[in-house]
Amino acid sequence: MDPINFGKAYNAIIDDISNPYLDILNFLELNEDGFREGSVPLPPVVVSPEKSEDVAKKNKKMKMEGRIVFVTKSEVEIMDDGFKWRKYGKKMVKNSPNPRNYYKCSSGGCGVKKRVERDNEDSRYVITTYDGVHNHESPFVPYYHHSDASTLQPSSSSTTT
DNA sequence: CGTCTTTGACCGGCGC
DNA sequence: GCGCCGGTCAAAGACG
Repeated sequence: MDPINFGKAYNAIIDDISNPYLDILNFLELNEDGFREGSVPLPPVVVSPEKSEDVAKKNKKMKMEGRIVFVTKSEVEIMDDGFKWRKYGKKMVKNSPNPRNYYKCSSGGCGVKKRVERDNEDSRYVITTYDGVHNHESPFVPYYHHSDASTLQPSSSSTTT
């Protein structure tokens, strides 16, 4: 099966992620026509770097520097978002018949984590949670949000495995 | 041979 | 203190 390529839309959202005052939830919905971008008012999901310290003091479990939740309507949960992830765990959660997968960014020094699971009630949806902000660009950089990208090529075909 | 998955073990927090 | 629960580790294997 073909991995989904978030591509440009994802990078656009990454731009938003770097905004510490982001208060909306971005999502992509995959339908017959392709991806549809959207946003809804955000529940307490994204924590700014400053706020995260406060939160961390109150709740050590939430020491993330930013948390983004994607809800994607998709058959497969393997999504190529331009970063390289190494799976480090899988768990069955009590409330859901679906397993939860844990990934870590495989770039050294970048401890961004990612959690992927299916909606426990509507398994057509994949919930992807990103914890943290990358301290580096995408290793593949298939799309660019900087203007000097003209010299680069979207990596012939797909190096994205 | 290096890299990444798989999988059970392990661990810390929390409620009882 | 004990057991549940969610998150992580790490050894072994798969895979290129």
